[in-house]
Amino acid sequence: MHHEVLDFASSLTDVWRLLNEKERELLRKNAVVQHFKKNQPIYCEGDQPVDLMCLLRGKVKIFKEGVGGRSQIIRMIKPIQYFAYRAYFAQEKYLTAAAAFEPSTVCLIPMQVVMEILKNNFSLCQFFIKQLSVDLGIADERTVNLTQKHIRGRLAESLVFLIDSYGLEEDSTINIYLAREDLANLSNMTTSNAIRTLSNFVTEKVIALDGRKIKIIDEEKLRKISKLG
Amino acid sequence: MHHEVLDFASSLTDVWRLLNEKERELLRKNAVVQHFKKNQPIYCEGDQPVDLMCLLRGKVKIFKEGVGGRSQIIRMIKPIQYFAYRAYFAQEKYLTAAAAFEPSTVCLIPMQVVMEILKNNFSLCQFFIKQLSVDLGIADERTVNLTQKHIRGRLAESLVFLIDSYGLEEDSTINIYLAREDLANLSNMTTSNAIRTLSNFVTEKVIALDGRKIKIIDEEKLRKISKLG
DNA sequence: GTACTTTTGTGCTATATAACATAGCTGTAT
DNA sequence: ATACAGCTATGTTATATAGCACAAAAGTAC
Repeated sequence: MHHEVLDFASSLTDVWRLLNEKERELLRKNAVVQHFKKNQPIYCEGDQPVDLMCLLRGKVKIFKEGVGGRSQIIRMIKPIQYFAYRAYFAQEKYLTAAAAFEPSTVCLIPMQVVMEILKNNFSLCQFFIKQLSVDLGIADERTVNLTQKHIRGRLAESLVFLIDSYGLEEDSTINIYLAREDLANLSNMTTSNAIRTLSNFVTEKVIALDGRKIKIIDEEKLRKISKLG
Repeated sequence: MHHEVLDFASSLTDVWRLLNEKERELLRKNAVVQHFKKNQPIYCEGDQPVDLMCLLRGKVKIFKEGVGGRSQIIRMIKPIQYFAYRAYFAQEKYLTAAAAFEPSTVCLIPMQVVMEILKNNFSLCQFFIKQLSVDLGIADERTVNLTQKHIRGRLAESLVFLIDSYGLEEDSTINIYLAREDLANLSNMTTSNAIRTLSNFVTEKVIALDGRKIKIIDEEKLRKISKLG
């Protein structure tokens, strides 16, 4: 079972292509696959980072508890995406927490093993440098967007982000079902305001709602609202 | 002159220690030193990144223009700190802009040359991986702080940040003189509110003001205000 | 099926912060 | 010295958003 999943991953992820057979074998030997139930924590703020993680199946949120118990979703992970490595590289404890949004499968690889491979594999170094650089750019953008845009802009932006990350089904519903509260935590607003603003979008025929299903009616308008704040 | 400055840098920066003599020579041959006047732009949002920059003297702000013309200071650079490399590594254009806060000297090294060295120097790879990881952590913290803390907490946090970055003189004044507007842009608030909150801090005997000189009277209390939001 | 908890929805109120207006202050150039 | 530009300071008003209360709906357990 363990190896099946990893072989599945290997056909998809770019990382696998950067390794030689010996390195791959080292990973296979040390990788562990773990399943997480819906809402189960994967790691917590303050934990010592040990493993590089790769999400094989499901959806994961990276979040931070703020001052007033309010939590802020920092980023979301989709399958065949690596995460949880920042803290180890920075030689810090985790500053964020991670939890499964839906039943998820994660592959864990000891960071020590990763470091061992990194030493002699510039391509893999490059992979992490690029990944970190992209994420830092996203974080910078996000800082400005979350602080300067108004509620409508922030919610629209979150919806656009979800579309871009998880895609739309044939009937134009976003391929992830979030509680209103999570949507609020993603957009830096209260749950009430997320609900209110969503129903405004329904009135304006930008989206349609059916429980947690969000159907995109006018994507262009949504992107416009997101952009103009 | 050019070489003097670089040698000065070499005695201080950790990067230099990671290089062998050949690599150092390569840098020396390709590095250019450039001076910037107060408030002069160093690079702009949308520019194509070309050089790795190292601040040798002065102070630099990295900022982003938000939706309403309001600008947000993302981070500040102090001497012997490297910057401007994120966009190149991410293969993007600059998402931020940089400007000299005070007369500054910057050393520019073509990223192409840096990449050439990186290929065979794992220590330098590690340096960038760590730097990016630390910065990403700071950005994540910042996102939550700027969105969830109240004005007093945000301003106190900025002051603490300035103390930690630039230090205090013997008489406890912060070693950087910012316009109220810059302090506001650092703390995500309007200039009026930065002024108001500053004078509240004076009333509460947390700081004392003399023009742009900020004297720290009660650092503990300041850190407490910053922490509690 | 009934009870119970959680989530969603809506109206009202409170409040933090932006926006605006205006005046005093500081430094600089002539 | 005078004029001018930019920064600092402060009071007032407007407004976006949080907070709270409560009801309806949906999901869950027994």
